[in-house]
Amino acid sequence: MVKTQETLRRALHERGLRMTPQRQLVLDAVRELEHATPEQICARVQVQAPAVNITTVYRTLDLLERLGVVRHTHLGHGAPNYSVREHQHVHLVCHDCGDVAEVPTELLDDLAGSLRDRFGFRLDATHVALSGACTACAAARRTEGRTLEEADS
Amino acid sequence: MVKTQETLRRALHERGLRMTPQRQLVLDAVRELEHATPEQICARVQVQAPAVNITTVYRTLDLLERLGVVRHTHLGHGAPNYSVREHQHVHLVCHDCGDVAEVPTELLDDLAGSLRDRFGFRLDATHVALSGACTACAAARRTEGRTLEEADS
DNA sequence: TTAGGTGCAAATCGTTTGCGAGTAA
DNA sequence: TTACTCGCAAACGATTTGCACCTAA
Repeated sequence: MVKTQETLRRALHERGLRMTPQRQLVLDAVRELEHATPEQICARVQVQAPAVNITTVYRTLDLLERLGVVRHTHLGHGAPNYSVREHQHVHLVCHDCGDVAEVPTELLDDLAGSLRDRFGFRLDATHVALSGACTACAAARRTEGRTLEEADS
Repeated sequence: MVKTQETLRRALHERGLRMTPQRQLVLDAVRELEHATPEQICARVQVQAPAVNITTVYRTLDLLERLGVVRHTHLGHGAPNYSVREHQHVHLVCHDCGDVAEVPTELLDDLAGSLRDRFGFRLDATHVALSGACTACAAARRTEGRTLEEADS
């Protein structure tokens, strides 16, 4: 919390950059909203400071990300989703209803190990959401129409 | 192959839809290109039929997807990536150099099992690319001595 | 004759860029 | 003074929509 803020201020200062109200507000919004799009973050910031432009939000998110304070995740089709860096988990996105579940990153530890050993690939478990069908939609699908592939057999 | 084409024709007919040259060409392009964005698919189609509009490509891809003939994958920030449904594997995308590797879906079998048992979530292994650092970029990063503050997305 | 299919232009969404003005060190 | 910051407008890339025309059943 405060730690990140001081870390940010120091990191900015080291690079000759300043801690501004806008940057403060954007960081606060990211932390409070937990998962939010630039649009949502902007709306939140504008509650306190209506004059802040969405361009500034984009620029600030980009900066905060380069400083390692926030990260973004692609949850699916639309806009990316920002959260503070400490807030780590794997996202499960239902491609039918769009529901997003969060599960611990440890679930990917084995996979990360295989990818590293076999392909030299360092998995970043938090950056991308896993897609599939949630319990409800998987059940619904089983009782419904089938796809072309399935009908073909 | 011919099989999919006939299957498609039948599926279309069942729904009162027609097999048109455009649809044929789009499907051919998706298959030939293996992984391609709507833009690339359109370009390919226009080699044979320059008048075909990108709008038609989008509409056709959407239709083919609903029929289960093609699928799309989000490889990262930009446009989605279409391939025929049979063409299955997991994508590993390097978030530094953008390189895309393909690995067998079996790697995710264990994970898919856990997600199903513990969360009722049916993983679709092919829809999303896994993000991380490829061998080269992981090595480069280590020698650069990046600090926490310098970590990048 | 009617539903389906297409092309074209315009709209939309998310994001970036150019630029001029403001402000802290 | 000199960077750095910001807001605003415009540009931009990807995709969608509205609409008129056209064609197969």
